[in-house]
Amino acid sequence: MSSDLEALQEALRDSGQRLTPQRMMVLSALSEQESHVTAETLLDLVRLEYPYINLSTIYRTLDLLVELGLVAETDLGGGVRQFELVGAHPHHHLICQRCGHTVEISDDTLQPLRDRLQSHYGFEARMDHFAIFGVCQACREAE
Amino acid sequence: MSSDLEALQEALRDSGQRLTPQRMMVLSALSEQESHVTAETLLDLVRLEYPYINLSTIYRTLDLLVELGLVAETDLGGGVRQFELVGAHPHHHLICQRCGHTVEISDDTLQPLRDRLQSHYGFEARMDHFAIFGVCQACREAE
DNA sequence: CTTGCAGCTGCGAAGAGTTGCAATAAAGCG
DNA sequence: CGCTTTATTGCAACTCTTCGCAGCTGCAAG
Repeated sequence: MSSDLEALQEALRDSGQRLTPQRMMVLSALSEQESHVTAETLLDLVRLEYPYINLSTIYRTLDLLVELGLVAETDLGGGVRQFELVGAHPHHHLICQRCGHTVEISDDTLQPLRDRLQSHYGFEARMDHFAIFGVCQACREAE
Repeated sequence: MSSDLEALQEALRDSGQRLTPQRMMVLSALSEQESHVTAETLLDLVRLEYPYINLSTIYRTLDLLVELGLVAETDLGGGVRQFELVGAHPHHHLICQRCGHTVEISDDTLQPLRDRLQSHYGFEARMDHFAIFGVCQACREAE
């Protein structure tokens, strides 16, 4: 886990960005999370260690990490963005608009679409963490 | 065009919603737009006719129309949501994160993915108006 | 045509995220 | 090490969107 963290820090430096204590703390907090976190949650986590950190720093750090492809950002509905390290386990979510139930699907599911966008449009799609809304089987049957 | 508008109004009533003057004005303004609009733009358009309308009414009407599947909502980047009647011409966007250029792609492109989600997960995906971020060919070649 | 009331609307205020700016500090260099 | 440059931080103000509430109104039933 700590080697993960070091790899992340190195990725930051390699891209010509500064490795500040604030960024280290954000990265560290992110790497300790099992699942998605909001910016607000990260703020609380980092403040345990360093109470002076500002929310806008969290957001700017997250934006940077998203831009570097280290972090995926998704709106899973409800108007609050969720952040997550891209890391070892790329996946996406199906979200039922009726019951709110979410299902995780593997990244492979999107590969054909990626291929098609690449071959038809020369577009390299970066779909790190998609939220696909719709209606699940159970809700359709319950009509 | 006006028959379009009437169909929309009927769709609203059929779903058990009230047809208020505010909603009629929002629908009418939407149906006159060629392309995406923001909530703020709609506010301005409707205010030409009825200066007292409130922005939150616009948002609530849009939410309702999205829920009924009459309007597609998309964040094309830049933090401002765009709204558009789903109507006759379903499409999606590829957005380059480097140059900001956007390309419209046809809805058919997503059909294989829809089919797959349906057969594998029993999930009926509602992808009305997707924004897919990535890097376009020109920007990749310019490296 | 009137009435009742669920469901709208407008308003003000709160939440979520962004931006501009002056002060600070990371990293490279002598 | 200390200096310099330039990216980053913290702050406060701002934008976009949502929410709670009190009063109003579409519409279906009498």
